[in-house]
Amino acid sequence: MSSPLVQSLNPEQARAATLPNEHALILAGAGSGKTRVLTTRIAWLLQQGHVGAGGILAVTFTNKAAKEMKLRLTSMLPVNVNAMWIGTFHGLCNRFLRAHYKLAGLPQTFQILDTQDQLSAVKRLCKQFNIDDEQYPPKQLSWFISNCKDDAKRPKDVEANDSATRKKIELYQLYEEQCQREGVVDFAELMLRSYEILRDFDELRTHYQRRFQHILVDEFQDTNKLQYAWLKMFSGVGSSMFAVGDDDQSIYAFRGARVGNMADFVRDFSVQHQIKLEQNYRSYSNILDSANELISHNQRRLGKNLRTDQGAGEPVRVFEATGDLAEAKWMVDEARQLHRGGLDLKEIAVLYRSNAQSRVIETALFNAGVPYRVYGGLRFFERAEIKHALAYLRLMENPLDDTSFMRVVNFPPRGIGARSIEQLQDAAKAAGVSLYSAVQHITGKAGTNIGGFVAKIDVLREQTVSLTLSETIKLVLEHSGLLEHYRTEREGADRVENLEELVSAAESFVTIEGFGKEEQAGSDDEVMSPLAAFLTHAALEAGDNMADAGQDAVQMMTVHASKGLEFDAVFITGLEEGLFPHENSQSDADGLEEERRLMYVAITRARKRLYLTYSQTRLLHGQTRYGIKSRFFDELPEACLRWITPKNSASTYKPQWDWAASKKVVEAAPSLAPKASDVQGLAKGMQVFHTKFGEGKVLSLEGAGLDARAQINFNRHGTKWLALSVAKLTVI
DNA sequence: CTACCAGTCCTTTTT
DNA sequence: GGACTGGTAG
Repeated sequence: MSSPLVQSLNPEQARAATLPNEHALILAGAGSGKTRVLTTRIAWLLQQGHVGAGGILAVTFTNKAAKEMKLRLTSMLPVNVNAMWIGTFHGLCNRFLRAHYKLAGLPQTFQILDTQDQLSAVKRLCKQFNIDDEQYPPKQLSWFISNCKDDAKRPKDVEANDSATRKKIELYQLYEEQCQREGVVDFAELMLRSYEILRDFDELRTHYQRRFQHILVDEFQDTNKLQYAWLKMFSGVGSSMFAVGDDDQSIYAFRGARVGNMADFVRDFSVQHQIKLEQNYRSYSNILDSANELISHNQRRLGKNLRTDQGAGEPVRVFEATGDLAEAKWMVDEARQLHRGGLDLKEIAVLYRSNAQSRVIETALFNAGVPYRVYGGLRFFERAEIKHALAYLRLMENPLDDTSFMRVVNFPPRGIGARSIEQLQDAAKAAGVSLYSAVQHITGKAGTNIGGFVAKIDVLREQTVSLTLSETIKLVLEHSGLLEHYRTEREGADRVENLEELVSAAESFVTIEGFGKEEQAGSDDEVMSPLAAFLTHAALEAGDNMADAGQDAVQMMTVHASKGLEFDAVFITGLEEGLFPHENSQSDADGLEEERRLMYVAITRARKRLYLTYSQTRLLHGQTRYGIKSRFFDELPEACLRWITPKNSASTYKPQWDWAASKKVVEAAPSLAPKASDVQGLAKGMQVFHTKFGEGKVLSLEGAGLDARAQINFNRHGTKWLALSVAKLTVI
């Protein structure tokens, strides 16, 4: 119990981290040290010998959270994180399916469809079966299919009460057949297929249940029905499930998350231990009291009240603007004052309910010359040019992949139009083969054009057979004509740069990550090709979604995107009825409660200073709308607020905070690892330069000699582990 | 076959 | 306001 690991935890946290081997539900409020408890729990279990690394299954929702967990674990214990199953639901399902691809009825190198790919697959299907897309919009169908799967329902399990639903189910069935034929799976399929194998093969299930003695789940409130069922499959007689979550931060009901899983878990597993983490280490009490008061207006809660020792702090500032531009300008002025007062711009966040609001704010920041960074939008592997390049690669790997075929058969344009494609599709349908192989049934001009394309893919496959991954990609970029196409395009410079970046990404994937050990299935089967592994990696980890990391810049994002983050100063903008709470959510009580939780999440992002702003008028959908201030203002404690009128606002008061003096003290994680402080001339904290990744900072070091590795946070490329025997690093 | 223009529809999003 | 789709002209 009195392990040094838990010494720095408060009593609640320590109790949670050192619970006996039984099921437990940890209600972890915002800023209560949730990740810390989760990782300390794992470290403690390992250290006390309750379980070996192989007996740990830890699940998160995002790659970021999984990485963070591994990172913290390595800093606590000298442990091989790869022996544990730590990852996202989807990442682990992929690992599982690669290991059991035969049972799953999949080709070993099955490829993964992201949301975009899924939609185009559905569109193609609809076209093929002449579906009226007025009556059955592909987006809706795609959504319907995913929802069914998230509910663990195959076409035969879906209830059909009307003809429209029957039609949708039929299309769902056809979609499944199409995916199976093409050897691809969508995100939901990864989960559902894994679940079904576990459910249907008793021996396999028993094997995993014996293996995983400790199952730990992060953000449990965000799990959907299927994910919960999946977790149950892994839980056997000897296993303990440790679920961490916060019902007040459940903001993903719209995509199938069931907060009810928390209550179900307590009932289904007869959970004896429920621990509330209510001590908040993030915010001052004016901020926290506001959050508490607001969320108390929700009816359906498990009940929790955050407290802090940090004192009242400053009041929450409320600003009413006359128009959206004025609101943004005031915000910018305020942010600049904070910055002049010593606060880093990256410690300032501007939050909004919907993406459409970001434009005005961006304009204001841009005009004022304040650097900013917008989260959200297209990520690296989702960019069109990258998807095009990947489509070539996927097609080389798997010619059955009609989605990829369609994406690039005429890109760059090579004179293959709708007519030729139609001919090809008909031929493919008639012969019951893929588009790729149907080309031999096509004659005439269309036949020669498409034949040329197919031949090109075949040549590429042969040419690259003995090349490394990055050489392969380089060659494909050239010979596909993609690079050439973007080089001649007026606005193509960025795209060319991204394509070159893809080569670097492949290089670091192979040499540094040892091409994704995690994605490598198991020991018993053949090893995947680096290309196949890279394509999987690209699908499961879409990459960074913010432009220009590293620069000190104001952080702009939706409230959803802000979950899990924290900032010294936070602006919550557009607090008007219809916007926040959003009009589409106001009609039903559940929707409104979710909006309130969303507001709760937004408020609890702030450490020291919180601004709430709204505007009398706003340009929305090209029209001026007159807004009423959000009902949430009536649900906040008046004593914590300070109303600022437009007149005496920005000019009359100065920031009272001494930002420089109150720099956050970074608490060191308790470490049992030997202090690897000086490996090959490197030390923690050093600034280094890498020929490919540019400048970065050494976060940690491990190993020695040829095995020595350094973890480096690069300004432009994020955190990476580099093998020092390979990497070209210079200390700067 | 491609390029351009008009009409439509607007939450939130990770994998 | 703007992204995306569908139709039509070249």
